[in-house]
Parts: sequence; structure tokens; C-alpha cells
Amino acid sequence: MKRARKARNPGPRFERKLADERRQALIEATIESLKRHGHEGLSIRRISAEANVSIGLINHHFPTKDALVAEAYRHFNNELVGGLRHALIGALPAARERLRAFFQASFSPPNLDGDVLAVWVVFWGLYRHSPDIQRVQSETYHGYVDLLRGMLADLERESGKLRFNLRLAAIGLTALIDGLWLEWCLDPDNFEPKEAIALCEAWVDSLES
Amino acid sequence: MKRARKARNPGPRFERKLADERRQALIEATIESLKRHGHEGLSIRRISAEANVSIGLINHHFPTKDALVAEAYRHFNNELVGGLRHALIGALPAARERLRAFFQASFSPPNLDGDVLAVWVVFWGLYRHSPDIQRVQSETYHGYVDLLRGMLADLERESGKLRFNLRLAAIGLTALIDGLWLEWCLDPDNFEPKEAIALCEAWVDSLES
DNA sequence: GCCCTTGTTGTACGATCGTTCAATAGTGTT
DNA sequence: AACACTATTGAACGATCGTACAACAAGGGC
Repeated sequence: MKRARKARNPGPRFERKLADERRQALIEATIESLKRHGHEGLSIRRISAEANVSIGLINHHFPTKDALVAEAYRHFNNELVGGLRHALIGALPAARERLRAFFQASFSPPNLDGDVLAVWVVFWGLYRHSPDIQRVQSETYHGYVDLLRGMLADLERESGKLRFNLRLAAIGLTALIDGLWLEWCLDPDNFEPKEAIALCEAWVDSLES
Repeated sequence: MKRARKARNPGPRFERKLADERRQALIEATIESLKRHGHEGLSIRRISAEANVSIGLINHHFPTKDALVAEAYRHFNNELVGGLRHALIGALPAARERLRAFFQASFSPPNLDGDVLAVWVVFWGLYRHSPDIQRVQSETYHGYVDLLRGMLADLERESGKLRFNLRLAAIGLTALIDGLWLEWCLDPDNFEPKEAIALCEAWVDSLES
């Protein structure tokens, strides 16, 4: 113990942290609270409790609640894209293999989780009426699309002309993945994750000439 | 005028309606409020204002707010499925033509509308933490899936063996439609509705042997 | 040891929430 | 014309919301 205290007062009542560190903790607490309580988890008091922090601290680090939520949305987006990119590191260099790894990661934990999709859906529900969310959306969404489009571009380069143009193929594949996500999370008993992967593989198969 | 009034008191202050009629009006006001104000539209006061009705009336016709919301979700589901069924009436009897009409209806107003998807997303956000919503979901969702599966079954019967089993084909097509919905509504400038239809058609093409 | 900076606390405020309930009033029946 | 029924109103309640702010205290520099 660096500093002795009386038994009835066992230590500092709180710990000061660097601003960036605390901000990050609050962002993660926001997402955790969202997972636990759904849309009702997006409350200053719930997030504060989740972060083991007082009510007033959030407004010290974030000008407004909406700003914190927007940052949490950005973090959630970045975690998704980062996790998918990471899953591609171990894959073989062939575009087809990279796509396979991408599907595998998309339909495995931590992405394929009811709580995770519940978080996405709450964010999407804010989209139309929150300029902050819209801004983050436009800033981060293209990271996901570009990742997918890049792999399809590689596929085109490696295995000849595709039957569809690149743009439409990426749009369709994104839709298929997202839709299967949605369906599985709304009713996990409906089909197996590997069946979702098979459907995505079949989509890519149908692209190759 | 059935009943004369003084000029300063031009008529009854309110109109009594049959219970079912009022319930229906409140349900529609709920959805309209949701379109207008997003998740914040799901408030007794907003809905009351939207329905031109006092604050206390909702709890006279519905035991709780959640019950009203669940009924609104049921109505929204039924309107979707009903609208799609209606769109099939004028279509040629061939399964391929009926699917085409289905796609056309799916990617046209009133379904393909940012407000409409915003309503869906708010409902989905409630799903995991509202038993009422879950019950309605399980009661109504299969109407949509069965509609789609029925058309694919007809297709199988008319044009020989499909490359996929019926169950997976329906799951994948549902996912593709929903995902394209989502993508278009989140960024309508990204692609044209007719491109979404083309992607769905291509999916069906790839099913046919 | 004291001081300074500032991260942190917790109360307070006004707004809005869902729900309750006594009073009101529209409408059909007698 | 008086009545009964009940749909409807609107005030009131306690709870919770997001934010503001004055007071506190942790930790580093001297």
C-alpha cells in the first residue's frame, strides 16, 4: 500500500484519470449500458452507474449527452471494421479466401450477437433525428463498404470479369450480410450461422463468370 | 347543422367515437408520431397531440403505453404484408411475375421511405426488452416469410428443381430485400430502387437451374 | 508540508415522462 | 325532457430525464 488509511476509510474515494482515458471508459460504458438496458440504457444516470462514476462527470468530458452517444457510435463502428480487418490478417492472400474469412468473422462472435445487433438498431433509430449520428455515419460507414468493395475488386482482378459491376455487387453483398445479421439476431433459431455463410458464398459464386 | 350553437361555442368540444374506431385512430397516430419525431414520438403526450385527443384518453383504451405500442407494431406489420399481398393481385399468375411484382412493391412507396424504415428501426430497438413487442413479432413476422416462401415454392413447382432448398432460399431473399431496404433508406443517394430490384431479380435468376 | 490544478462529486432545477382519477359532457334511450 | 352510460377531459402525482454548478479532493510540483 502506497498510502496507509484508517480501516474505516480504506482509500481515496475516487481515482483521477487522464481525460482521454476517462472518455474512453465512458464510451465503453455507454455501449455496455445499451446492451444491458436497450434504448433506456442511453441515459446519463444509467451510463454513470455502468461506469462507476458520478452523474455530473459525463458533462465534464462531453458537452452533451448526444455528443457522447455519437462518440459511442463512432467507436462501435470502428470496432466492427477493425475486427473484420483483423480477421483478414490470417487469411490467404487470394481474394476468395479473404472473402471467406470475412464472412466467417461476420457470422461469428462478437459480431453475431443479439446484444450487438440491438445496439446497432438503437443507433439506427436515432439516425434520422440526430445530426451528430448522421455525421458519424457518413464518416465511418464507408470504411465498411470500402473494405468489402476492395475485396470484390481483388476478386475481379484475379478471376476475370464479374457478371455485375463492382458497385452493385458491393451493395448487394452488403445488403445480404446485413439482412442475414438482422434475421439471425431477431430469431436465432431460424437458421445456423454457417448457413448464412453458405448463402454469402453462393452469392459470390454467382458473381464469378 | 344538426344542432345549433351560439357563435362563440360553435359545437361539441369533442366527439365521442366507438371504442374500436378510437383505438384505430390512436394506433395510426402512434405511427405518425413515430415518423415525425422518431423514438421521442413514442410518448403519451406526443401521440395524444397527434391524435387531437387529451392526455388521459390513451389509458382509457389501452391498459398501458407499451400495449399501444405493441398494437401499433402489429398494425404496421399487417399493413406491410397486406400491401404486398395487394400488389400481387394484379400480377400475372406465373411465380416469376409475382416475384417481380413483389420486388416492385417492396422498393416503391410507401414501403421504400426513410420515415417508414425509421419506424421499423425504432420498433426493432424495443424488441429485446419488450415482451409485448416480441409476442407481436412472433405472431406477425411469419406472415411475411410465408408470403415469400409461397412464391418461391410456386417457382420451384413451375420451373423445375431449384439449386437451393426452399428454406434457405427464402431466408436469403428476405435478407437481401431487408438489407437493401436498410441501405437505401440510410443513404438514398447510394443506388436507385430499380437497381435494388435488379439485384433481387438476379438472386432469383441464380436460383433457377 | 503546502499549493495549484482540475478531475470528480452530488445536489438542485426545470422539463417531461406514464399513469391515475374525479369531474365533465356527448349521445342514445326512455 | 330527464336519464343513464361512458367516452373524454385535464389536473395532479411521483419518477426520471439532461444539464448546471458550487464544493470537494486527488495527485503532482515545489
